[in-house]
Amino acid sequence: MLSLTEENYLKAIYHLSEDGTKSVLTNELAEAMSTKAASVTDMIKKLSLKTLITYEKYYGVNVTSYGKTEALLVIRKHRLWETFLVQKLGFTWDEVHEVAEQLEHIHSKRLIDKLDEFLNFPKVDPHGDPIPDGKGKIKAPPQVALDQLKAGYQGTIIAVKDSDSNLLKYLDKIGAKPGKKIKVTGKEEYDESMEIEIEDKKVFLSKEVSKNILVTQ
Amino acid sequence: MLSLTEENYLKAIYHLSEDGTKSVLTNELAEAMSTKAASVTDMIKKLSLKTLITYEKYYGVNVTSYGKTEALLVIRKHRLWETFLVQKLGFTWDEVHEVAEQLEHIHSKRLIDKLDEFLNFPKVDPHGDPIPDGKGKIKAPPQVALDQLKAGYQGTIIAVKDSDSNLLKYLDKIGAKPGKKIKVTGKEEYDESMEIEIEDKKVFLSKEVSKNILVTQ
DNA sequence: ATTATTTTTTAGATTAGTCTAAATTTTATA
DNA sequence: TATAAAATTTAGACTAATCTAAAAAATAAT
Repeated sequence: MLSLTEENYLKAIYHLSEDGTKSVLTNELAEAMSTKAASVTDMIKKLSLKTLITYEKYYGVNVTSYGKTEALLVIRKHRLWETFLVQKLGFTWDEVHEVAEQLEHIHSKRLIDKLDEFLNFPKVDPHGDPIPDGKGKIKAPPQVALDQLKAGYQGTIIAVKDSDSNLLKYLDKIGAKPGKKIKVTGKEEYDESMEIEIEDKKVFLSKEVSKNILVTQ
Repeated sequence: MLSLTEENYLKAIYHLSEDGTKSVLTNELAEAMSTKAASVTDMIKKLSLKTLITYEKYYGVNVTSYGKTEALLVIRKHRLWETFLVQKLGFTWDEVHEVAEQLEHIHSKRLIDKLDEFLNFPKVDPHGDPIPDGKGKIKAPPQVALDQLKAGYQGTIIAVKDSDSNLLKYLDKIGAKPGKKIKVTGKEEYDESMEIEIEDKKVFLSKEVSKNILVTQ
């Protein structure tokens, strides 16, 4: 069984590797985990030994398919708990992250299965992110970050990348929730800011914000 | 903030001291925590320094009123989570203990307040034990262990002491749940076993079992 | 009231996870 | 392509929680 710390490292590696599609460098991981490179090197060795990742000295880390499954099972728990907190306990979507970070480490398959059932087998969490199944499999709908698109694009918000509370509060204010229709009405080449239309309201978005909004392709 | 281990020791001390009314010896605590006396001595020093307990070398440990409050706040979380698992997720009362042992260490006042509200501010958990309030205060109804009583006694089951899964399954089978009326119809002096009546059924109980059933006085 | 037994504490070691500082390797630059 | 800069790893040390073995104190027994 993985320790709490191992689970957190593995999850971070999975996310930084963009769902296991690219390798992750020591310093990136140190940054993400708010720790030092030396500590990361140590943990990388441990996770390697457990065959959750592969590791070539000085060249970074890749998740194995076993590691991917384990990471997705933690992510499944995280997203189910977030859904519970919002739907059943009345949390707002910007409040749930920290608590879910703790709850995701509770070890009990039965608990998670029961929770899934209690929530009526939700497909996505409150941020629109897909919830992996009990075997650590995920079906991701085709999606792009909003900042990749040009003026004229129309589509629907699928999810929000960052879980920063201030970003989420801001998105709440402008009405940018998963499921909402969106149109790019203008884009400034210089700073890549854009003007969008959402529920007939015009809003300006910096690239900082638009890169965190995932939309249909 | 207390570590998970500190919380577990404190809770064990609180229970062994019978809610803070008597002192606890090193070996008792080692037994309860499934650890060695030497480890207990170390932890006792830590908890002493944090003024959660007082400690006189070779003579045992007493909880301070601060320690009592902290212990009761952990117990509050444990009992609220047990209630959630049974009432909302459909666990049986013999399945909840281990999972609640993990959930009780989640740190979030907001979470516990919301959970309390979601469960409609329950007064007792599925075993009949009272749930402390958000300030770590508890109102215990007057109660005795069943083995203390003699033939002729009549009353109501309030709670069950042990959380052992086999005991709970057995009690389930004979219908001994909190709230049920009970009558002692006979008692054997030699081994202190007794015959009781519960829902018009006669059942034999060894002292082993009867000492774990708490009833009205 | 000594001696034996039990309980508790101390001393020293171990593991997981972290750190700083130094050494090594890779990458960038002149 | 030699050298400077940046990234990474190694070495050694620290803390929390644990352990075993030995020492010390309290209790029980002769």
